[in-house]
Amino acid sequence: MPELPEVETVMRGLAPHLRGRRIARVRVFWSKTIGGRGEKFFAPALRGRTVRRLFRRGKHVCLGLDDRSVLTLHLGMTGRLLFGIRPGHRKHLRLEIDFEDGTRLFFLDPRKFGRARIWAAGEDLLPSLGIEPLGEEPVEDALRGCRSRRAVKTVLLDQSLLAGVGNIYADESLFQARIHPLTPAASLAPARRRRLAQAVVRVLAGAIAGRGTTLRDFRTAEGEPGSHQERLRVYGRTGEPCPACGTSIRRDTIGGRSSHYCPRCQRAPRGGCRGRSRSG
DNA sequence: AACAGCACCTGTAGGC
DNA sequence: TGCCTACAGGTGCTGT
Repeated sequence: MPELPEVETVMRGLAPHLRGRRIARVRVFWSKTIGGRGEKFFAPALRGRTVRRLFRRGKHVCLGLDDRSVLTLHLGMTGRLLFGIRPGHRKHLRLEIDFEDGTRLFFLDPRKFGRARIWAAGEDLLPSLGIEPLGEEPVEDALRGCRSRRAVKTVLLDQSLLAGVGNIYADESLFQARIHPLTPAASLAPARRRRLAQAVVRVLAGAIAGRGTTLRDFRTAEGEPGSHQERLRVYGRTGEPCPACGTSIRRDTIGGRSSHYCPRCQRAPRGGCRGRSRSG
C-alpha cells in the first residue's frame, strides 16, 4: 500500500506528536513484526529513549533517537501508524509504543507484512536502498547508471536503485513519460530517460501534495485518507479511456505485478515486448 | 545476472 | 448466505 508519498505523509503527521517525546513502554503483539535482533532486544532498547527527529528513507518511517540509534517502520502493504484506534481494529494491532506524556502510537497491520527494526548508533542505516528520488542525487543519473536489460517497470520498482517507488507511481511515471513498461531499461535513449526521471519526480511530488493515494487501507497519521487517487491517470483504470488519447487502458502482469498503461501513448519497444533476447 | 515463482498474510469483491 | 477464486499499494527467498 504505502509508497514514498504515503510514507512521507505519515511521517509528517507523526512528527509534531513524537518529536521530543520519551518512550515509556513498548508492547509487541506479533513477534514477526520485529526485524533485526528480534523481539527480546526490541522493547528494552527503546524504553527510556527520546525521539529527536523523524525522517523518511525510501518506504521507511525513521525515528532518530537520543542515543543515536534509529527505529525504522515499514508499513508493508496494509500497515497504519495511528494515535487512536477503534475496537474493531484491535485484532490488527501488532505494536504499541507509549510515551511518557500519554501519547500512544499504534501500529496496525492486517497482512503482517510490515516490519519494525532498530539500528544501532553508527550502524549503516538501510544499506540496500538506492537514492532518494526527491533527494540531491538526480534520478536521471541513477537511471543512466542502470545497464540492465530488465523491463523499465521492474527497474523502477527496484529499491536498490530508487528508494520508494512502488507499483502505483511506477505506472503513473511511465504513463507521464509515455514509455512502455516493458521497454528494456538500458535501451532508453537519453531524451526518454530524462523524461522518465522528470516524470518520477513530478509524480511523487504531486502525490505528496495530495497527501498520498488511498485505494483502500492508507490513512495518514491523523486517520484520514489521501486524495491523490483522484489524480491517478492509469493505475487501477483498466478499460477506462486514456486521459490523453481515449484508448482503453490495458493491464498486463509484468514482473509479477499488475501494470497499467495506454497501448497507444506508451508504444511497445522495438523487437517486441517479451524481452526474449537472442544471444549475440 | 536475471528472472519466474512462490512464500509471507489477511481481507475484500465478485461470480455463482 | 456460503463457497470459491482472484486480487491487493511489498519484499525476500529459492531454483533455474
